[in-house]
Amino acid sequence: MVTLKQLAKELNVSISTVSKALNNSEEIGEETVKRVKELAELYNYKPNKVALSLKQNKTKTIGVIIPDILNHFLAKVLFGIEREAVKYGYNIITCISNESLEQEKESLRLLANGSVDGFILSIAEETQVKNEIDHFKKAISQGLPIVMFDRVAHDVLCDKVIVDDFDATYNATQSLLVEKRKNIAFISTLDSLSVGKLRERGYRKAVLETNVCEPLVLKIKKKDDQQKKIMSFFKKNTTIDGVVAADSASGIIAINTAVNLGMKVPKNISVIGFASKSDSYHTIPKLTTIRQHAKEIGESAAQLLINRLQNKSGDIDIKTKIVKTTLIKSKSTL
Amino acid sequence: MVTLKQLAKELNVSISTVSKALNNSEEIGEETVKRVKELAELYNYKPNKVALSLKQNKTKTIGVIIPDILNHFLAKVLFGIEREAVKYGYNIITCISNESLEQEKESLRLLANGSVDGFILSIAEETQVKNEIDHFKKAISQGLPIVMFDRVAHDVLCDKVIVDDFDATYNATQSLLVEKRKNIAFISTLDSLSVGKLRERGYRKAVLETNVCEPLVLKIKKKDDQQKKIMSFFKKNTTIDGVVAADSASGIIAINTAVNLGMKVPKNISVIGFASKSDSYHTIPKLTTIRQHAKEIGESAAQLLINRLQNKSGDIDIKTKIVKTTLIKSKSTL
DNA sequence: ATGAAAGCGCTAACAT
DNA sequence: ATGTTAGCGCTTTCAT
Repeated sequence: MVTLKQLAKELNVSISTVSKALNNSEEIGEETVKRVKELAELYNYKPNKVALSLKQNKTKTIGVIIPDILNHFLAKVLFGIEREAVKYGYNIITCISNESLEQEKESLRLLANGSVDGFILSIAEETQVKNEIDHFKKAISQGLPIVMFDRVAHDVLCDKVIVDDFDATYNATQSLLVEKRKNIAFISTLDSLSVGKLRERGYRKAVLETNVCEPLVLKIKKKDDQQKKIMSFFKKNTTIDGVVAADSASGIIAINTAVNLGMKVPKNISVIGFASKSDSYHTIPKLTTIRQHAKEIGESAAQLLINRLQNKSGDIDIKTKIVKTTLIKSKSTL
Repeated sequence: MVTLKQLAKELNVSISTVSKALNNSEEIGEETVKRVKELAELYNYKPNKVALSLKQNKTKTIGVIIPDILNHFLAKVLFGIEREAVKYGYNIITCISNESLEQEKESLRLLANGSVDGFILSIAEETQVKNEIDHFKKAISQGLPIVMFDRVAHDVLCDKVIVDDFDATYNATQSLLVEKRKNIAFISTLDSLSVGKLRERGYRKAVLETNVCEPLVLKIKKKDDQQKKIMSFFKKNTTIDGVVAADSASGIIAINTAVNLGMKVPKNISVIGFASKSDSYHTIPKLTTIRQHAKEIGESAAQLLINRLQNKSGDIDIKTKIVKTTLIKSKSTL
């Protein structure tokens, strides 16, 4: 990479002249500006990012820590963050915690050395289970703002972007009740997460408000064979006529299993799942889905952080943004 | 963040003494080292990454440019890259080209200002279609090594990690021929990509080597409704008894469509698709898949780049690593 | 209109 | 054993 120094030498002027010329300072003579810019162009000069960061004490880089990059929802949020960040000239450094508290801590620690101006993150499963939050507080106290999304720690004072998980399953369940479904089951792989608990509660509330329908919940663990679990669940509970799935795979597998067992979807059984558009194509009939607007969540998170970073006074109020889910009716419900 | 300067002041010693003490230099007295380390610990001192980067003229950061973060395969490669990079103390800055040449160029341009030590990337679709490679060559000539994976430009001299796409579909098709399938179709959404072309050729070769089976190819465009296309393809070609799908969604949809049309899988029709383990659970019966070992591809790419970055002499030979696919037999084939 | 110098945080060669 | 200095690339204040 060419430096100001090299340009200055070649042009027989001082470094500061070159710098000023390139920054369109009024101080520098027209002719000089022209010469400088031409040579800079020729050599494809670009100001060294690292030097600028050091000088200005900010990196224009955001640290993003996500639990699992293979989770479609989280990947899509990351996409939204990236899109929004780029707009404002920010880069993102991505770290994957792998749902591990230790790795989450380590990522936070490693980036809290001037590598980034702030963090956007979703909390690892282990962290939520153990309810540890000191590492977040520490980062914030060091002047590195955090924006949490989806899986958040309410005891940490920072901006947050969350989904109306409770309402989402409450409404989804109600829409099945409207279809006169009498035996609506709830299937979830997310029992250990805050969002999973909220989704179950939304379902339970809707069911318990009626007196025609009892809660029926299937919880699937990471290590279980999801297909087998759902298959035997269906075989044991033959009267199920509705399913609300808390994750995308469960909804898809539920439809395929129902079809496989000779049930008609949605004639005999309706299924609603949390899923993206592309996933909803994985079944015939197509899955009715609760869309979380993942990209928008990412964009909002980025906006909140950038806003805070660029706010000189630094004392803007803490915000929690709720991104409402949408129930997209497709062919797996009436 | 605390700096050496602040520590030095508080301890009434010079900055370099503090620096040396913290770096366990032999020069500094035992007692002093102890005092310095204690204060550093107390204040949670961490060397400023930006200053180190400037000083050492390397950032220990890798720029990763991927076309689509929502593509499961690419996300998994990214995962592999991240895992390997972290091991060697590297961070990754992720940029998403969105399959756009312009965005790919821009990402390369923006990071080629000292932000990263090198690149790992997979080429955007538009770039492959237009066959532009100047931006890659430019980066390399500026001293920023590139490692390409999956979608590569053979005319660019750099390390590469690729999949044996041709062999993968050749072998998959052959395994269907061994099952005595007589009408094997090939379904692809990847026609514009180098990998898509290779996969089709592998299929064609296997089919043309027999005289019992004619090539039958369905190409699906981005804007098409994949489900409808496959449905009408099956309805038009009722004798199909085998499918090789070049992408993960097509394989899944093919099974569901076949089942929906009353065919027995794998009794009447066998299906093989490129897919990950988690995707293969989206069908009943489970999909027989060609695994690309995405994580391993990412790890290899990271290794190649880091190797090159840490190789002082800088003149190691260019390597192309081929990661062999594996055909994982499941329940959608005999 | 141009240049010199300081300083961002750090390391390391070179004094003392 | 400790300190001084220079320098990484850049911006900016303060001379000239």
